[in-house]
Amino acid sequence: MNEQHGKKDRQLKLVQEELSDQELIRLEKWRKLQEKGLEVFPHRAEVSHSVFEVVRDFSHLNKEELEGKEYRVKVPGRIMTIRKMGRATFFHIADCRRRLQVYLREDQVGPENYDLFDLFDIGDVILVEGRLFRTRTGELTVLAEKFSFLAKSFHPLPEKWHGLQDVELRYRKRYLDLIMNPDSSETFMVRSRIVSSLRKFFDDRGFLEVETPMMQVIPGGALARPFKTFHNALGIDLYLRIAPELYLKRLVVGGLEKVYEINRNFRNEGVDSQHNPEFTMLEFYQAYIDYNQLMDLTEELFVYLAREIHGKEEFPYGEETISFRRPWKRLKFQDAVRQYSGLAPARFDDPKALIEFASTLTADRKPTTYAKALDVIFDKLVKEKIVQPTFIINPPREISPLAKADPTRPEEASRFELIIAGMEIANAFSELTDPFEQRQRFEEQAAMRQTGDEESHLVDLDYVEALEYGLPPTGGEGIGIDRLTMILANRKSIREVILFPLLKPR
RNA sequence: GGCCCGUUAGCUCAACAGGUAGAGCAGCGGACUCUUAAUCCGCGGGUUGAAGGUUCGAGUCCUUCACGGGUCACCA
Repeated sequence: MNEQHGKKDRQLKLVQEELSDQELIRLEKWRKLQEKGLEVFPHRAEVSHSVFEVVRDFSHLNKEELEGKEYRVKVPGRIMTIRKMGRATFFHIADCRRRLQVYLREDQVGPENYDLFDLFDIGDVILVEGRLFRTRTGELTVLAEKFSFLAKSFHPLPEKWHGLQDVELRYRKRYLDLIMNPDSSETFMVRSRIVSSLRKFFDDRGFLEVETPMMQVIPGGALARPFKTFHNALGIDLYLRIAPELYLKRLVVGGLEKVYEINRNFRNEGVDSQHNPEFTMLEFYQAYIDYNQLMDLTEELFVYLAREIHGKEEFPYGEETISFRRPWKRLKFQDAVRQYSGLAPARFDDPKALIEFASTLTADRKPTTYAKALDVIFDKLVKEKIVQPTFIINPPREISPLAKADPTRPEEASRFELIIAGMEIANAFSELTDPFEQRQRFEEQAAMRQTGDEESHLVDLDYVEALEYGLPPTGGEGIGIDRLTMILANRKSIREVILFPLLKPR
């Protein structure tokens, strides 16, 4: 950089073309700071505590204890409020978790420095150095001796009392949401703790964390429409993965008996309060176990998470109280549909009547088979009625092309879906390991695709070949991290648990 | 993609039946050395999401569009 060309000649131009009076005033303040030669955007800061750490480490000390021993701090934070009273000023600085009051007195810092504070605005990031005391009302406060810029804010912050309410702005400018709304920051801290707890849970049990392709030649492992892209050098179409499943099972073939992956999946489908085109999935596979053991492991995992996040197994979700207390309800898929669909038994048992009924529930997904009809009814009528964690077991084999069939009822899959608060949170099964049967299932799916079913699985012979080398009995499960976070952080929209949810560009 | 709702000052919100666009916070000026949604006095701030239309007159009614929320469809 050319220093000669630097500060003074720099254009005072913000991204927004039209500036409000407040923004013009802030630019003017910045110009004055330049004239005074003050560093507004320093390279580093000598910090002793964060705001959170000050509050955490000193809140237990009373007035006398604080004044008896001199506790000095150098703490960074964003100015959130200013209360000026002539020759003294109170203001709060904040990090993403806590606020800390600062007391600035002219007789402490000198008239010149005190007047300098007029060039500081709400929103500026500053460093305050001073000693801790308690005010008359008992609030832990820094008596400032020095203060300096860490960054100037050229735009006014949203209103201090109501925060940032505009939902669209909260998603588009998430940083403002995080600055203004502690609940939102808290949600993302919960999310982070969930992910690290998941890693700890699986690491402690000897699982290996792996990464498998996000760009795939044949998008498999789930029934969904993929995003398509193109590799220039190779001249081939590639697809963003809809699931990592088939690669993870290849690893189990390779002898990695316990593997998991936490990463993004991409599905080219609609966007709503439970769906974002990119979402985070945990998938894990363990050799030698079946889906019954997976249910036990799942209960164990979720109880662990609830304890990590809430300290107990019950917690609120909207109007409901969710309980992870074991054992969880296990309900056969067919029985769930029978119970909750409100359908008379005679019609339920008559495939034609059932298909007809299911057809009335959906516009462009007309079921053609008994199994698909059950699936539609489950999605439309049943799922939303299940609030407490419930394993819906043994759905039709036909809609489970990668799962083993039940040994005694071949029309059913050795599979479960976990429903909580009306949402599908996990999906798991005893993996289909027989290469001949897998190939046949793929071909059945291909036949369905021929008849126009876009949701059918593509044939992946490379995967079948892997099975031909021998996949031991394996249980595999996928858990939707975004939805799990919704449940544990008490959020009703998936956009509230994804930092930057997909929005149309403005 | 369909339907319903929303979009007004930097932010949070008002504006009756179509009749001069307001308030609080924030900002600016002033008073104030324990305030905390500080207080008190004064001041500035708007192409009412965009474009058309109806009307003497549109934030308000109509049409189209954009973005968002809800819901249905698809999906997890």
